[in-house]
Amino acid sequence: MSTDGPAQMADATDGIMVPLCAVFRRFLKKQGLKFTPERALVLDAVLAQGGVFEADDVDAHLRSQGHRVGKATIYRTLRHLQDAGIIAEVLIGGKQAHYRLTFGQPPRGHLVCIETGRIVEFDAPELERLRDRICQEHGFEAVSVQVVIHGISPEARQERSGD
Amino acid sequence: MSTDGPAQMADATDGIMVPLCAVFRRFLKKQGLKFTPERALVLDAVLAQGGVFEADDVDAHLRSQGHRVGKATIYRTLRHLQDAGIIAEVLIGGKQAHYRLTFGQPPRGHLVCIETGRIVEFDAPELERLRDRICQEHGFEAVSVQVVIHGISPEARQERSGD
DNA sequence: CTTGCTGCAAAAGTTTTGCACACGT
DNA sequence: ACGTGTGCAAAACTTTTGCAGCAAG
Repeated sequence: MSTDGPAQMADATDGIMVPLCAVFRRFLKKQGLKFTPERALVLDAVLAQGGVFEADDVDAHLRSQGHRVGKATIYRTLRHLQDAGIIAEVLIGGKQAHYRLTFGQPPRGHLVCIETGRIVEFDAPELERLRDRICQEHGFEAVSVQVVIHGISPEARQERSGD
Repeated sequence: MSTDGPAQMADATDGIMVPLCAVFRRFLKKQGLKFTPERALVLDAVLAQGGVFEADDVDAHLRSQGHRVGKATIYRTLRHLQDAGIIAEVLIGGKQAHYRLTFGQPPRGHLVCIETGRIVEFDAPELERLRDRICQEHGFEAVSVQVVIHGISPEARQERSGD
């Protein structure tokens, strides 16, 4: 995967895996929905992704584990995970949707290399202040904030000079 | 149009219209490309949009003026305008691309109502500092920054209570 | 048992591309 | 004249939906 996190969490995920599953079950029950094996598999695949991922990454991960879940089911489950507040869309551009695990995490910004596509996540605590200030000024009720910086990574710059 | 600007520019555009046209011509010439009537029309339509717009808005504007420019040409021209630094993509989500005029403008943030789709632009000077700090920390060369806040507008909140 | 779920294939919707012909420079 | 541009229709892609059979609660 092409994402670096500020606080590396190789398998720190294991720690929240069980609670997340519980959170998801609770959410589904509350909505009168069912907890199926496919949904569990998708959640597993999502947790296995470190950082930003897209629907296809989930599909690829599942296949690599020998599981086969229809793409429609993957899309449907990603939407539920979003509704449950477990993942959120990250707007970095491109034609496919990108997501990241957000459960219990603070807002994070993303630095994207326009040449290589590499994504670096960074913490930007000041975002919460900005969000609150702007929302107050306009009478909005905030739901999310995101910052994306597009630029050229050191590696890309290097390759560029070596053309 | 569904966009409010901080510094309202009803037709402040007139002031930069001529230079922008010149900027575009210069850009095209430098790239060995041609300045055609269709490209001029698309640029006009872009300038007529206040705030955030999408390809279809440009198409609609052109039609409303009695002009007929193929959609392929609109898309191709928008890309050139992007390359020329006249417009830039705004990542607010949804399946179609959104743009805004950026020529000579400072970075601006966007507040988007998730219920009505209304977009409010706001100035956030601190973004430049954040951008520079993060890029320096990671050795990136910055190309753009953007902040998007999703939330619920006062109007939407009102309608919601009146259900 | 009742309701929701899955997988497949078809549908949708935006953006891109191939082509034959037309037009700036 | 040469090299691009234009419009149209088809292609590409991601995401959504309809449906028939299947399964969780």
